[in-house]
Amino acid sequence: MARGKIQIKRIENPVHRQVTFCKRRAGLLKKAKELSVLCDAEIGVFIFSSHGKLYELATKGSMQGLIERYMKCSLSGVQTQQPRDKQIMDLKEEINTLKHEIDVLQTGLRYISGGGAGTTTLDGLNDLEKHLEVSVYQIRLTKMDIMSQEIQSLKNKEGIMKAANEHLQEKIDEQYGINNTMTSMLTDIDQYPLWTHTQCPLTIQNEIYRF
Amino acid sequence: MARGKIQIKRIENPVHRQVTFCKRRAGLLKKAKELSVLCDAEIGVFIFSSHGKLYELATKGSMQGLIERYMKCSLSGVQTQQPRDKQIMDLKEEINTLKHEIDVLQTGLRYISGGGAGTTTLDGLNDLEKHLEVSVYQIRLTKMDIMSQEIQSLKNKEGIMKAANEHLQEKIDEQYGINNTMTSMLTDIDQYPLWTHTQCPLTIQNEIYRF
DNA sequence: AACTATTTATAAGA
DNA sequence: TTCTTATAAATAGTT
Repeated sequence: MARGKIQIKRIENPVHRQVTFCKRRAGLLKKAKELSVLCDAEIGVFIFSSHGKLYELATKGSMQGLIERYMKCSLSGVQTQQPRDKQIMDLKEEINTLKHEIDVLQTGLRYISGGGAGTTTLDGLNDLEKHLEVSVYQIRLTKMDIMSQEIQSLKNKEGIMKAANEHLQEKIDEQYGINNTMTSMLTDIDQYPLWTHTQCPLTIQNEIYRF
Repeated sequence: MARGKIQIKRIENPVHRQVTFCKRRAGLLKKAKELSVLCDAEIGVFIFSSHGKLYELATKGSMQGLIERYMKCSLSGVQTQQPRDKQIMDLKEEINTLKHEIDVLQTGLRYISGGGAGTTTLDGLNDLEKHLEVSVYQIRLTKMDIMSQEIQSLKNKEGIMKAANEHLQEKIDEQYGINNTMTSMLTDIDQYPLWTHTQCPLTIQNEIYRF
């Protein structure tokens, strides 16, 4: 986050990794403490370095107590005492759904990253093709959305701009009327395509004309 | 940390406290994930809100595994679990693992597809669209490839089949010549559209003619 | 939920 | 390591 953006992936240089580990570990624990104090939350953090060393933090009491509380909480789920079997079935179903999702993602990733070297069955390719077509369709919808928003915004700006230009034209006319000179210049402001603020040859100080 | 510095002490306004809790909780978990990836560390975080709700994160595997590791590391006592609860815990762990895997895959897919950035800008969407279109195009090429290979293969089979049929015809003719009977039958094998092996009225025992 | 003006965290360099 | 500093990221207050 400084002197250059970094990708969030394993740092290969061991020295660099160690330095970053120290810094970010300190940062993480600091943030955890702050959150605990600010929001009256009970927080446990443990960090095993890649070399196996343990760093821990437990706000409000001991890590033991926190772990016990964690056990109770994560077992009871959403307080609704479902029959255990139902709960287990549900969890297994969720696992299957997730596995299927992983399958799709893996296939897509393999295909795209391999430049097409992944799946080799016609059915697989058909599935993938459909999947990607849907993605493209969704992307186009989103693009349309963004573009129509932009068009609306530009239309609004155009309206404001026109009003501003007319107002300026009036001022100029007035000024020239007083000075009674150079009346032949800039008689028609509409000869200019539609000035943007920065392109406008007359600098506008008033914030009203800012966009 | 923005629009004004704050003191690190309990936020008394409950609404404000809740908002800050949400924001900082998300920030803390993000930082934990980043540290884990960057420095190859195994991290567990659990947060109990002031109202008792649990939020947790376990990088690389399950919270259960992390807690066990923690227990070993800190040389403390061990908890006891009922078998049913253990099973549910295990399933939840598996779900966490799978979710983590999905996270990784999605990140990878996003990285490869979009070149890294998010998908909320028009440029980003255009890039993504192009990328996916290229992928669809490649998929279609591959499909064409597979199909034309199949066609070629079928044509080859057709050729071999024809030769086989002709050879058989010769044998039959020869046989009929010796027997000197039924010479009027099957004089022209080409009157049959093109027999496949299984459709051929003459059963071929020799493996040479199998495809 | 979004949006910014700021603060904070931190990557790279010394 | 620790310090510095330019820059990225987080986020407090606001809309």
